[in-house]
Parts: sequence; C-alpha cells; structure tokens
Amino acid sequence: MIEHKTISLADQVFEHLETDILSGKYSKGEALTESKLCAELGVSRTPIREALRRLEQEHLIEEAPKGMVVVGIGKKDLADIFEIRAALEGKAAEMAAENYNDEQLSIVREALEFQEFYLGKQDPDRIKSMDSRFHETIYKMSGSVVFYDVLMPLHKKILKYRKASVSDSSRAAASVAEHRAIYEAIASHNGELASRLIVEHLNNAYSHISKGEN
Amino acid sequence: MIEHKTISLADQVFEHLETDILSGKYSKGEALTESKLCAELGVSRTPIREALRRLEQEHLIEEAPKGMVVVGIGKKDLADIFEIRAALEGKAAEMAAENYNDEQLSIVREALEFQEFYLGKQDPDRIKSMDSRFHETIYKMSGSVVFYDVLMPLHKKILKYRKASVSDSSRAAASVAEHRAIYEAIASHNGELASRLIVEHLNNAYSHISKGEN
DNA sequence: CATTGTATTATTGTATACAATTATACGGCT
DNA sequence: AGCCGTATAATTGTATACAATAATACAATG
Repeated sequence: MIEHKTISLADQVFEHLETDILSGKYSKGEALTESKLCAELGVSRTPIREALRRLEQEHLIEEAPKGMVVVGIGKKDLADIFEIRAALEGKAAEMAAENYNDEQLSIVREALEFQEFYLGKQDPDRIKSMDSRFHETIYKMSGSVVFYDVLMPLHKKILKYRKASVSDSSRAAASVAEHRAIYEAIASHNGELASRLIVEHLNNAYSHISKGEN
Repeated sequence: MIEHKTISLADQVFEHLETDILSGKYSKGEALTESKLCAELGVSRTPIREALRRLEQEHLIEEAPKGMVVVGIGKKDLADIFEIRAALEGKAAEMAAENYNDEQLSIVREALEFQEFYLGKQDPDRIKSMDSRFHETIYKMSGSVVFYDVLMPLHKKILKYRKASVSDSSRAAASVAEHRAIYEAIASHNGELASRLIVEHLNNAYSHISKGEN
C-alpha cells in the first residue's frame, strides 16, 4: 500500500506564500492581510495565521501597521548572503565528500545531468530548479543539520536573483560546467578540491548577479 | 505618554517555550501536546499552535507520532555551531567596528562592565545573560540583518552549554577579559584585531565547553 | 481650510466547536 | 496466552464566533 500523506492546508499555504515571495511575485512592502489571503486562497484564518508566523520567523515578512508586509532582499543582503555562503559552503562540500551516501550522490548526479540536458533545450526555469536541488542535496550530504539549517534559507532567499543567471546562456553553461567539476570532486571523495571549486563557483555566481544588478 | 505595548499570548508562549527548551528545562525527546500546554499555560490552543509552528521553524521541536518533541543539541551540533560561528563572527565583528553607533557601543560596554562586576559577586546566571547581550549586540552592530539572522539562533542554541562555562570561575574570568579586549578593539575601530580576538575567544570557549562534555 | 472628535470599518487576537485522524484500551476469539 | 477487531479516547486540523484594538472616513467646528 502506498502511503499518500495528505499535506495540511497550513503547510500548503506556507509553501505557496514562500514561493510567491521568494520568486518575487509579491514585491517588497506589499501588504498581506489575513482576510485578503483567506479570500485569495479559499481557506480560513487558522492555517493562514500559522503560515504567516512561520514566514515571519524566516524573516520573509514582518509586522506593519496594517497586517504583514513582505521584506525585500536588497543588494546589501545579497552581498552578505554570498559572503556567508562562501565562508560555509566550502566546508559543507568537504563534509559532503566524506559523508555522502550513494542515494544522495545519484540525486546530485541526476540534477547535474538534467541541467546539462536543459541547457541544450534553453529552459532556464528547469535549470534553476535543478540548481536548487544540486546545492540543497550537497547541504544534506554534509550530514550536518546545523549547516543545512543555515545554508538552506540563504540559498532560497536568492531565488529571485538566480533567475537572471540561468537566463544568460553563457553564464548558465559555465555554471553547469562548474557543477560538474564539483560533482566529480565530491564523488571521488576529494573534499579539498570540492571546497575550492564551490567557493570559486559562488564567487563567479555573485560576480554575474551583482553585475546585472547595477 | 509611555507606550505600553501589550505582548500577545502567542508571543509569550513562544518565548516561554523557547527559553525552557534552550535552557534545558525540557529535555530532548520530551513530548509537547497542545492540550497539555493549554492546561499548563492556561491559554487556548490558538496561541499555542502559533508558538509551536515558530519553534518548529527554528528547528527546536519536530513532529512526532504524538505531538511535537524537543530536538536536542548534541556534541556534533555544538561542534558545527562553533565552526560556523568561528567562520562568521570575525567578519561580523569587523563590520561592527566600522558601522557601530554610540548607543550600541554603550550597550556592549555596559554588558561588559556588568560582567566584570558579577564576576566578583560570583553570579554565573547574570554573567551568562550579559554574555548573551554582549554577543547579540555585536551582531546588531554589524548592520547586517543577514549576519544577525544567522548568528543569533546559533548563539541562542548553545545557551544550555554556556552555563558550564560561566560556572567555572577561571574560565569565566578569562572570558570576560577576552570580552574587554574585543570591546576595546571595536571601540577603537580596529576591525582586524576585533576579528582575530573574537575568533580566539570562540575557540577558547569551545575548548572549554567540549572538554566538559566528555 | 485645517483640525479635532466621533462613528464606522477593518483587522487582529483569542477561544471554542466540530470533523477527521490516529493512538489506545479492552474484550472476544482461537 | 497471544492476537485481532472494535470501541473509546486523545489529538490534531480547520473553521468560525466574539472581543478588542487600530485604522479610516467624515462631519462638525473654529
């Protein structure tokens, strides 16, 4: 029998709002009142409130005179996020190279191969989504929930900006090539190399993103 | 007229539970059912649920077959937390040395002076609480909400372990002396020195804590 | 025309009712 | 005694009702 876990409305609302905020559908400062969301999503206030509390905890929204407003992610935040990622992801990759299991490695390899495939098809959205899976799985492979909990939200928060990267086909191609090198290093348990490559990868990504943002 | 902001029950419940979990009053694996908390705290389920969602988001509790259970912070987590703090707090201190305003600096100085005072009085609890204020204010002084949002939860999560540090009077004295040196470096805008000192401070703290944990 | 006071509305905070699910206890059966 | 099935209880998920607060609109007044 296949378990068909039903996802609670509260979780669905949370994911929906999180996606919309991170993807930039709701722009900075936009007001979210409970009643409006109830009408929009067709659920009662209880699950809405729980989702809002979680989003607030993630610092994606904050209290305002009237309801909650979306907290934007500016250039300064972007710089800080990349600085922190550069400081931590190398170590995470190193740990991943030591601790990964085969199932996790195949997920990374799959994500990589999909990226290579979609690169030919010029499909930025899928490249982006596989980029998420690639990095997130490496966080998991580190075996550290602490690293995961720190890096995962940071990675999510730049979603909006990654769109630009994957749409530039020359940067997208370079990025995927970098992913392949990182993958090879991890797969061959070369943590030191994986670490160096991922830091380079992040620096390249940030250079590209911040160039576009001027 | 002084604004007397009333804190919602939901917030109070959250803070209460967070404190109890972080201080170790609830031990790892302990079950938290909504009804039990309702009875204990004398409020309805709505604020309880909101608090639980926030705690879950902070990864302090997680779902279990029956209710939520407290997630423990083990030695591995402790090591990871100190590794991340060592990688980031130096930079945060550097930014603090550049960006601080006078009000923030006085808070740090006050926290430091209280620590020096309570050191003589042998009052570990107050030393510990001033230790929190000292570090937290430095995070704020960095001017980066990203750094703050990353470091603050990490610092909170080791509360239980800091108790041991401040109770050992020789380590407590050394820790406060290190704080003074860090304070002086920041106050004199010497970011490079502040960074080096805070990394040393963290290494010392971790050495002491992990020694006691064996 | 600006301002202030008031009425109205909108919004949140909290409690509670109800449904659905899941764990648990208990009794009968082999 | 051990096991299965059913009834019971406990627990969560969701909706809604009600109260309190805060925002807004608007009219009266100087």
